[in-house]
Amino acid sequence: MSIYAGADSWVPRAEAVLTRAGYRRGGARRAVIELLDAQECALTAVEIEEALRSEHRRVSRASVYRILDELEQVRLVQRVETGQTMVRYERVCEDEHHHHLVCDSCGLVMPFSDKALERAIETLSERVPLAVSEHEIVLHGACEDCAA
Amino acid sequence: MSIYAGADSWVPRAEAVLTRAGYRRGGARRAVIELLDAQECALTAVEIEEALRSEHRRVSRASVYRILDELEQVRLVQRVETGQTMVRYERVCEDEHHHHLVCDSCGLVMPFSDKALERAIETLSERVPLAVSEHEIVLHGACEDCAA
DNA sequence: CCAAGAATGAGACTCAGTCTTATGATAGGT
DNA sequence: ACCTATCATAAGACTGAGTCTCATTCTTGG
Repeated sequence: MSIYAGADSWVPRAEAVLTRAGYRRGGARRAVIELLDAQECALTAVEIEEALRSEHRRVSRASVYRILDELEQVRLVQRVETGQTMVRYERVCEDEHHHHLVCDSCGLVMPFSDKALERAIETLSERVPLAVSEHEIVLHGACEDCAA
Repeated sequence: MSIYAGADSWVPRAEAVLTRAGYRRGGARRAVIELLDAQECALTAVEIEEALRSEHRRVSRASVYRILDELEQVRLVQRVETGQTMVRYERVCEDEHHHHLVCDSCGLVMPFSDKALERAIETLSERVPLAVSEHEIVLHGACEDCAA
């Protein structure tokens, strides 16, 4: 989370989107939103629960999952399937679309982005028997430490 | 499974690869291999267990998972993460690389392939801080029936 | 044919994710 | 500012995909 976070950062946008969608406010959702905003990359639901507990803002497991579902519905959060048993979640920023590299050896997850890849997917989406709404690419392999 | 299945089909190749890797033969693994060879697209472990039971070749759950892991180790099978709670598995054919479209409304899974996309990923794999071993792309959206 | 040890089955077990229900908080109407 | 309908949350029981253990069965090299 930027220390200069202003009206255009993710937290206020999230609040606005939720209000517009008819949600009321609540402490648990607020805590989850602020935590997600402070992350560099995707977290699992369990990691979120533990992180909040460790900063004395305990949120029940059911609430974590419900809140993540709600945020996903309104496209404030996206799921990341890393093939690591637990699904990961991260905030969606309109100006910062990225995908993920997963090290199958140590579990490290890193973001990446590539314009040629985006173009290929856009073109492809037109020619396929599916109204594509989401795409999410995960490349598996060995990170620099593990490959060495 | 082609009715003309010959020495170059997937089943014999699988047997050869497994033998070379030091595995013995066994009825359960044989049953799983033959079932996977007969599929058009990816199955879940539970679907595999049920399909085998319905054709009177009951294989225990532990064996299904162990066998799928073994087959994945030697690259005879690949996991497909569709974001549908259960992981899917399908045979890997050297000459038939494809990806998947998932309908988030009805759960339909369809294969597709695209050369421009493959090229983009190949190029990209060179420039990324990961020794890429696998890539698996899932596009989410609404299928023609559900979009209508 | 005979071990040595791999393959399998059966079922207990784990734990991420879901569901239920009682309680607490929010916001529009007064 | 208060009321109250109703949404948000906590707590914890519950579900089920996937794992683990271990006794038994099958393969295969010698």
